[in-house]
Amino acid sequence: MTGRTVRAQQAGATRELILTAAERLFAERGVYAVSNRQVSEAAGQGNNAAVGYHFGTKADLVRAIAAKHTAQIEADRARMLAEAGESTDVRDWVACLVRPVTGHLAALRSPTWFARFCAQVMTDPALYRIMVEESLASPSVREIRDGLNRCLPELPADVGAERAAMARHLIVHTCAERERALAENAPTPRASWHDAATGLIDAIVAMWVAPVTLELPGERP
Amino acid sequence: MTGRTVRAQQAGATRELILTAAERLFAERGVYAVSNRQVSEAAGQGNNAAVGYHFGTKADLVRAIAAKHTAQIEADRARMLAEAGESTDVRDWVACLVRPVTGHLAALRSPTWFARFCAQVMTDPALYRIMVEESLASPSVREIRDGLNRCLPELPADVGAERAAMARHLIVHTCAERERALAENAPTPRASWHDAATGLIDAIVAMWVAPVTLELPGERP
DNA sequence: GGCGTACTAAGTCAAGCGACTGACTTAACG
DNA sequence: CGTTAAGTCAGTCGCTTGACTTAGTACGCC
Repeated sequence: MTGRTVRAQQAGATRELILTAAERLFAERGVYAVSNRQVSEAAGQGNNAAVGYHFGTKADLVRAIAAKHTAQIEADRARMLAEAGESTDVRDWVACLVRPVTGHLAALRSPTWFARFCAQVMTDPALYRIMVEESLASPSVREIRDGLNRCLPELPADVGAERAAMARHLIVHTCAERERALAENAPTPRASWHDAATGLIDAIVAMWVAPVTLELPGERP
Repeated sequence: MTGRTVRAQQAGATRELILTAAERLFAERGVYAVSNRQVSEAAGQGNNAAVGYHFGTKADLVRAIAAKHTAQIEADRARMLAEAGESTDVRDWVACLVRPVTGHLAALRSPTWFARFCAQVMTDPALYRIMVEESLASPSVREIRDGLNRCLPELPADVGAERAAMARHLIVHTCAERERALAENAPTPRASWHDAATGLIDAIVAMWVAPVTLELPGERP
């Protein structure tokens, strides 16, 4: 499996061209507001069915875009997780959740589109399952959940699940908002992705260790 | 302005029919995956252009749906805000942010669709501006921001803005996720909207009062 | 060196879209 | 009572969509 053939290289290049064109258009105009034709055109393909040929349906294309990025993020996270080891500091685990994402966005050449793409896919009733399969079911995220549970053994399991979901929402949509602001040359609360991650980690750590107000049964208004 | 004319009542009823049908379809299938024709049909209108007649474009329809709900939420919030008065407890202000939303969702007859609808609109590049105009620019939200700033005078303005956005993301998407789980008969971390609000408030209060890690300039990796 | 295969190009197709039109019904008003 | 206009209905228009078909091209393999 060296450089394969010239053939496969060209095909792979076309695939990549479609992937990046789709990512940009999806982020800027919305996944469902962009047709496969427009993607093919933007990727410089004469054939209006290029997307169909290389990927299949639009859902498959979305999955491919997600997979491309999450693979890199996962690798980063695994490396960071190995360093963290068996920490008992909540902040270390939360950092493993946040920093690989912001680091990936920082590494991509600005402007980026992936965060906005993710935010859209995560909220779409037809597509969010794809994102869940593609990224959330990763072993490293489970490992982080376990690490956090070890840090906070007295936290009820339900509240833990609730806060994990909150952390996910926070990361995805805060990054998307920052990315959008960058794309529009609007001011951002933080100067860099690194600083934005610090702000996210501050918030998520506090959220995770927050005291749990117990519900008195039968006080429903 | 009593009952107006019979004519206007019928027209208003049709409008309402379209509004609720659209809200349901948008939440379940996605705003852009549903055509105006399908909305008209679902609303029991023979004319495929009923939406166009009563509302105009799809964006106008989205705005009307948002306005219908935010009006009620705003009224609730204003009432709650009057009670809170000049509190110096962060929790009181956060409650004013959260409880009117969850209360509104609880008051609607289950199943509800508004939370999922909001989450989609807020993440769509073409529609989120509508939602911002329609709800975020409300005077009561500004008032809450001011109240929180008075509680936390030493919090940098940038971080305050950042955390306000985070609170918004948390409320919208946590409610949407709970609503989706309810619609699918999936388990939810909390038994009721009231309890879910308590969990949200716990998290948002902690996030807002979290210590701010100061950024050392030039430590970018 | 020629054949087969993987890829791209170009064009076609029915279906569905938003927008528009004109006819019909009926409340509203002088 | 007769006119007016708001609201509904049924149908048409041009256009775009995803899916499909066919033709062309050039690499890889033997």
